[in-house]
Amino acid sequence: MRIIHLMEPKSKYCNAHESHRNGFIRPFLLDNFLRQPTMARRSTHSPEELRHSILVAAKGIIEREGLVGLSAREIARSIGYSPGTLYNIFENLDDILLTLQTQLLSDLVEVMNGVVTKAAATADPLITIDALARAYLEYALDNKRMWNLLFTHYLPDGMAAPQALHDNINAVGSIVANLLSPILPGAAQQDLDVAARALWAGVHGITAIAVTDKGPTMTSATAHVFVKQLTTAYTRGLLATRANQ
Amino acid sequence: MRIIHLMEPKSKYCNAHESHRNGFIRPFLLDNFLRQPTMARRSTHSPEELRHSILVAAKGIIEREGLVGLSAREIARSIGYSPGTLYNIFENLDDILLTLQTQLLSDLVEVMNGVVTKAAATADPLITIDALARAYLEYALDNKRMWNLLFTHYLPDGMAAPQALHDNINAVGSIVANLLSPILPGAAQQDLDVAARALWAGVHGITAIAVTDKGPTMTSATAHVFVKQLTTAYTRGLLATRANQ
DNA sequence: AATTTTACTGAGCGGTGTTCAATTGTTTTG
DNA sequence: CAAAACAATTGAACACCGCTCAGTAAAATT
Repeated sequence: MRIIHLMEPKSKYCNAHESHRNGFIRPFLLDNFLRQPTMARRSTHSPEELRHSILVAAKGIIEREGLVGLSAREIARSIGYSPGTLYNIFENLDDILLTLQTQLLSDLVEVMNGVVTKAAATADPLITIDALARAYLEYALDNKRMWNLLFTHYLPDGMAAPQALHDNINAVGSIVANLLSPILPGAAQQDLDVAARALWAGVHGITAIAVTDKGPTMTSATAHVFVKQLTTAYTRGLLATRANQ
Repeated sequence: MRIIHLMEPKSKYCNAHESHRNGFIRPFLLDNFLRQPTMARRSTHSPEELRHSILVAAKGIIEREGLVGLSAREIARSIGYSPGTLYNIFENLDDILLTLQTQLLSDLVEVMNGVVTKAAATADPLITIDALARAYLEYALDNKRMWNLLFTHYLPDGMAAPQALHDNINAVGSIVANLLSPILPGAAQQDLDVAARALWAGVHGITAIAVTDKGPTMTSATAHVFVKQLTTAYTRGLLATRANQ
C-alpha cells in the first residue's frame, strides 16, 4: 500500500483507497452471493439533512472523545446508517474534517465580528484588539477538541484545503488589519496585512500552545497573560514606529 | 474498544491495548500450537544499539513519508526485526514519537545556543533576537516533517510528556529571556519570562503556520518577513515601555 | 405491470497498534 | 557436562481502521 521514497505525505485515511487502486481485483465470493437480502430503505432524509447530521455526529464524537474516537463506523453508528453511506455524501473522512474546520473558523469569524461591532463605540483600537485576542483565545479554549483539529489533522497530498477555509483565515486577517489601520495611518494595504497577520499568527501561537498543553508554563489558565503581553507590546511597538518616522 | 462519554482523549495508538485489557482472553489455537519453530536469535545488538536504530529508522521514515508512513511494522521491517521487538525497548509508538520530539528540540536548543554565542560579540541584543528567530524558523523549515510531529502528534491521555521535552522547551524560553534582560533592565525574573515566552510563542505561531502551509499568505517563502515584523515591533514595544516609565 | 433509477448496505481488502505463548540461544547452576 | 533458568525474539492473533463495490430493495418512470 505504501509508496516509499515518495516525498508527498499521504492522508492517514487514504490507505485502503490507494491499495485498491493499485491493481487489487475483487474476487467472486460465494458467501457474498448467497447472503441474506440487505435492507435498502429509501431516503427518509434528504442529502442535505444527511450531510448535516453526519457533520453534527462527527463534531459530537470529537468533542466527547477527541479525534482518536472518530471513525467512519462510529459516525455511521451514531446516525443510524451504514459506513458506506458517508461516502455517498462526502469524499472521505478528510473531507468531513475539512468541512468541520471550515465551520469552526466560520463561527470564529462571526464571534470576532461581533466583538468588533460591539466595541465600535470605543474609540481606542488597542482595547478592541485586546478584546479580540481575548475572544480568540477563549473561543479556542471553549472548543479545545475541535480547535485541535487545526493542528492534528493535516491534509493529504492530493487534496487541497477548500477555498472556504482559506477565506475564513483571510477574514480573520482582514478584521485585524482594519483595526490596525488607525494605528498605522497612511500605511500601504500590504504593510497593514503583514502587520496584522504577524500579530495574529503570534496570538495563534500562544493559543495553540495553551490549547494543546504543550508548553509547561503556558496553560489555559495563564494564556491570557501571555496574549495580553504580546498584543500590548506589539501594538506599542507599532505606535513607536509611527512616532519615530 | 472505545469508551464513550469519557472526556480524556486517547492515543491513536492505544486501541488494541485498551481492547486487550477490557476482558479479552486469548483462546487456545491449534494453528499456533502446531506452527513451525520461530527463530529467536540472540542479541546481536545491545539494547542501546537497538534503541538507537529504532529511532533512526523512525526518523527516516517520517522524513521520507511523513507521520502517515510510520508504523510499527514499517520500523521493524526497516531494522530487520519483528514488530514485537519494538515493545521490548519502547513502551509504545507514542513513546518513540515523544523521544524523537525530545531529540528534535534538543538539537534545536543546540542550534540556538550556537547562534547566541556566535552573536555574543554583537552588542545589540535586538540583532541577536532577530538572528535567533530566523534560526528557529529555518530549523523548522529544514526539518518540516519532523517539526510537524510537534503539532500532529498529541499525547494520549494517561501518558505524560517526558520531563526532557519540557526541559528543552524551557531552555528555549530561557535563552530568549536572557537576551531580553538587557532590554528590560531591573525587570523581575517572572516578568522577563512572560515577555520572552510571549514573544517566542508568537514566533512559534508564525513558524507553525508556515511549516504546515495552513495560512494562504504565510508560506515558507514569506514567513521570514512576518517573523521579522513580529520581533521588531514587539521588542520596540518593550523599549517604549521602558522609556515611558 | 414492467422497467429504470436511486439510496443504501455490509462483507471484504489491506492495513493499523499491541500482546503474549512459544521458541530459541545463552548462562548459570548442580 | 547435563540440566535448569534466563533472556531475547518471533509472529499469529485481536479488535479495530478507511474505503469500495456488488447486490438489493424501494421509488419513480415508462
